[in-house]
Amino acid sequence: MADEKKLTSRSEDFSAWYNELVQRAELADYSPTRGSMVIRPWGYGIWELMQRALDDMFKETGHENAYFPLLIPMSFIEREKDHIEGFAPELAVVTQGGGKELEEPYAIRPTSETIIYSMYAKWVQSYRDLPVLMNQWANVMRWEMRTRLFLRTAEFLWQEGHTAHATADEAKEETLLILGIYRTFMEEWMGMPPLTGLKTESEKFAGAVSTYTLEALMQDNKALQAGTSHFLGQNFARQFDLKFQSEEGQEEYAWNTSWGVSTRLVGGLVMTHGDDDGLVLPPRLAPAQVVIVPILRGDDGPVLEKVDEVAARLKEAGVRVRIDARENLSPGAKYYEWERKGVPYRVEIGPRDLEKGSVALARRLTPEGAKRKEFVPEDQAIAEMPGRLEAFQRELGTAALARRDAATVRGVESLEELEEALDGGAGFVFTGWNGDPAVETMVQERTKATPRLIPGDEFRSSEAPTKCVSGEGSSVAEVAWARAY
RNA sequence: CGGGGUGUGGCUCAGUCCGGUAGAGCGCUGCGUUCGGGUCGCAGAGGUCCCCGGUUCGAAUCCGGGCACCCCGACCA
Repeated sequence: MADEKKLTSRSEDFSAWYNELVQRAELADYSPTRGSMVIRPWGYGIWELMQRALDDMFKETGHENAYFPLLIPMSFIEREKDHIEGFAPELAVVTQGGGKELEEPYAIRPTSETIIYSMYAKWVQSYRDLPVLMNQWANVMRWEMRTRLFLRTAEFLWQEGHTAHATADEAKEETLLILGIYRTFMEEWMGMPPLTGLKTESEKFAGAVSTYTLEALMQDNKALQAGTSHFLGQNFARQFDLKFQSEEGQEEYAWNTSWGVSTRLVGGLVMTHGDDDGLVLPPRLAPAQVVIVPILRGDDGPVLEKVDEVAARLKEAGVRVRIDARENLSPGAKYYEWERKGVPYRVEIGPRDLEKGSVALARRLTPEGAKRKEFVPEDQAIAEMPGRLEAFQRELGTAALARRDAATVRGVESLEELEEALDGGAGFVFTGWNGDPAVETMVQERTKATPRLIPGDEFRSSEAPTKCVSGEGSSVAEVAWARAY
């Protein structure tokens, strides 16, 4: 049997590596409920840090949290035609309550546009009531045929923002504001730089006028849709009678947006930074940024005292610290465990350090050519820790960006070339597109790649493509293709 | 829903072909030892062998039926 202590390597089997890592880093586990997972404290701790960062950004831009029901009357879901068409196959429906058949079945929310805009309709009368800027943190359910921990489960956690505006322009602006917030979060907190842009018609949200997406590249060069922000136009407002009286006294339908990111981001984090030893956490999202391992022998009192003192001083410096003083494990066993869990820095304190007034520092990722451990005077280690964590954070983001750019191929002009690039290990491949959905199908059938997005200004190629990748017709939009999760 | 595979201590699995007292490693508990990269020793706990039926003196093993899960494909935050 293979060495059970080691993970399957990424190069050997990326998918097995991911599954093993998620379980062995104690992020999540399979549950008795088919398709649903248990998020364990270490994984939930990461999610909580994500929530906090995002929630702060939403609040700073004027959004408030609220909570709407888990169960949505079926008739609501059915009201918007594209919406029900898109979601029907993945609905879970409650037909009984209190032992009796219900008069009207309820859908377990796959998303909450319908129930939320029906309530907005009640609350909004005048342009003075707009905009409405709400967000909810909630669980949703989409019945999936095949599930993977964090990446696709039947039930998942997310936030869904829902806004209503007096004008189309204002709603569009909101959609882009959120896109920017998501991007900042992914870059600066997760160190996972996404491409941003528009979804094609066939890939957009069921019921939206347009969908902006953030697509990140994983280490296996597959793309992950990491977040979406939708301009809903008046589609839902019309169906739910969300009207207001304008400044001019006209009755008008409001303009909506909705946007969300989910616990899928945790999976993205794993696949962006993890290595063959386990998880690697960007410090800003690490439930513990530093773990302190005491080296015990004989008279442990002074060592443990020093450990407590160093922990207190690090906390004071704003560092999240955990002490691992378990007696039944050797220090080495603890090192492996915390490395598997992705803690950015480890501090070791033993009798020798007490004598010298130093501590041993080990970084989760050792720079090329550097020693695995450095012995640093205690005061210096504490003083430097916040800066070291920041540097680690930046390094992860820079490396991820470099990987993405190295895996990006532009200017591809034919199907052959596209297929060749993808098979040659490319991530995102940019081509021209004539706007015909048939080309999307053709490309997917041939290469397994889908159009991830029509790149926004910043990600467009410097020279706009002229030909469609299909060889038929001229290009009306550039598309970034990738095989995706 | 098609194609393939697997169900045996908590986990990973051997045993099944060829029926005869249910095993190993890891983990767990206790005691001791060790502790600067997965300590070591001794003692111990832990099993409806997926379920139902059949064959047999006797079934984890053979036969019939069912269920569950995993992998690969068609749908997807």
